[in-house]
Amino acid sequence: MGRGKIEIKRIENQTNRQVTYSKRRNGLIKKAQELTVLCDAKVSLIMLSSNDKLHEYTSPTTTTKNIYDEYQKSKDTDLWSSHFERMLEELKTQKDINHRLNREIRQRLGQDLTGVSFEELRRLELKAFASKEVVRNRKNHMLKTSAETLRKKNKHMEERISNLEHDIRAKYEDPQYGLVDNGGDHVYESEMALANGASNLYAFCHLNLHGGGFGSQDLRLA
Amino acid sequence: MGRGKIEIKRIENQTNRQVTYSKRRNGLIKKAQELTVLCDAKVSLIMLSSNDKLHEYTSPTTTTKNIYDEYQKSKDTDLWSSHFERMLEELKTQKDINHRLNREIRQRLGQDLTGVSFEELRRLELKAFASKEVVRNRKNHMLKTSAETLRKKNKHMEERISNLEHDIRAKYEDPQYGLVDNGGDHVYESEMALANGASNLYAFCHLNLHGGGFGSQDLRLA
DNA sequence: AACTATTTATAAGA
DNA sequence: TTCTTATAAATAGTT
Repeated sequence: MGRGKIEIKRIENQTNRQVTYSKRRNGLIKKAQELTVLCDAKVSLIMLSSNDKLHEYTSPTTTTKNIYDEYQKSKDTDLWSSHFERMLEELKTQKDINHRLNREIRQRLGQDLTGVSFEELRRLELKAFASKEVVRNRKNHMLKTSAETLRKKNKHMEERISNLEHDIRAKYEDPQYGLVDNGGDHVYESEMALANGASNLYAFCHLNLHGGGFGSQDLRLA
Repeated sequence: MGRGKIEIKRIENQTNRQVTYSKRRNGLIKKAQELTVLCDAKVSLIMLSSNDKLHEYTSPTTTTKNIYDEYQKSKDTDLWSSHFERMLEELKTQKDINHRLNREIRQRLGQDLTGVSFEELRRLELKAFASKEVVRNRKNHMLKTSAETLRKKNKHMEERISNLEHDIRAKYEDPQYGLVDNGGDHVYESEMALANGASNLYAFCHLNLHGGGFGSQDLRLA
């Protein structure tokens, strides 16, 4: 739909690509808007250009987070779990390669030693070692990083938990916060208190994220 | 772009709306694909029809999670924070309505009592009370739920932390796991161990989510 | 950024 | 749903 027909393949000219991106991005956003209005749909559209500029459209009836929640619900899978599973997949692939190389070496060493020159043998061995190294380094790095981060995080979380516990206890004990049911005549005051306490509850929101079992539903207004 | 021009407004006929949704949804996905290929872009498109059917397109070069990470990075805001802020907004709105109603009552009571029938007065009062109730209930429910969930979660997390600590300590102390640098000749064994220990590290992933400061980068393979 | 000749998307009808 | 087709809309190449 233009002066000429184009093939759908990467535009190699950088300037041209940028221009086309800009034009089509707007087209896409317009279409998304129209879909939203015409069909009463909810849409989340996020685009990253090849130079990592981000543009988005989210239908006004919803939020990005909302759509993200729906997405996870519909997929019945946590985006993070699939992330981790991909890491395991990658590791498994490396392991298989490693396996194959080891078997190759064993075979050569065992049954065809006469047919292999010393040099060739040495090369094979080096190759196998390098492969092992790659796997080992990856694995070690991952476990080390995990362990270190975990220790930091534990400390961090413990502090946060005790702060929050203290905070929540205060809220429970202070009738000003309206948690103790007093017949409900402190609407204004407690709301102000809530607004002032926002940063603490905000911290709670962070903690509550994907902590297993307790989903986002917990915090929705009933 | 069809037999006739249409106004961009909600299609009231349900069947028609569904048909249009289906057609335009496909159009949008096609355009998103073309943008991906032509411009080497990354795209995440999630659509929810008015009857909550979900359709999506994600460019093959990336994952939905990835794009949402980028989104959060670029917005320099946590999706959850905006969620919470929206809740505060809503509460504020309720508070304002409440305020206005209260003032209306005060005025009526004070300066125009004669012009108001008893019945009318009673209706106003009830209306104001109901409004107050709504705000109060929402707030109470929110705080109570928060507090309860937090307590449950604390317990949950403490257990998990101690499990993980134990786990990681074991990994550190057991040379089989390759964390202690022994020259790297236990590739197979330690990988098996990793695979078997997946569920624990998986749990770690969950804990590590948005817990403040330690992002997803931590776990990526180097 | 604009301008158009074309291609594409799609509204309505079958 | 799927197809057809007249027409509206998007956009590739150009200025």
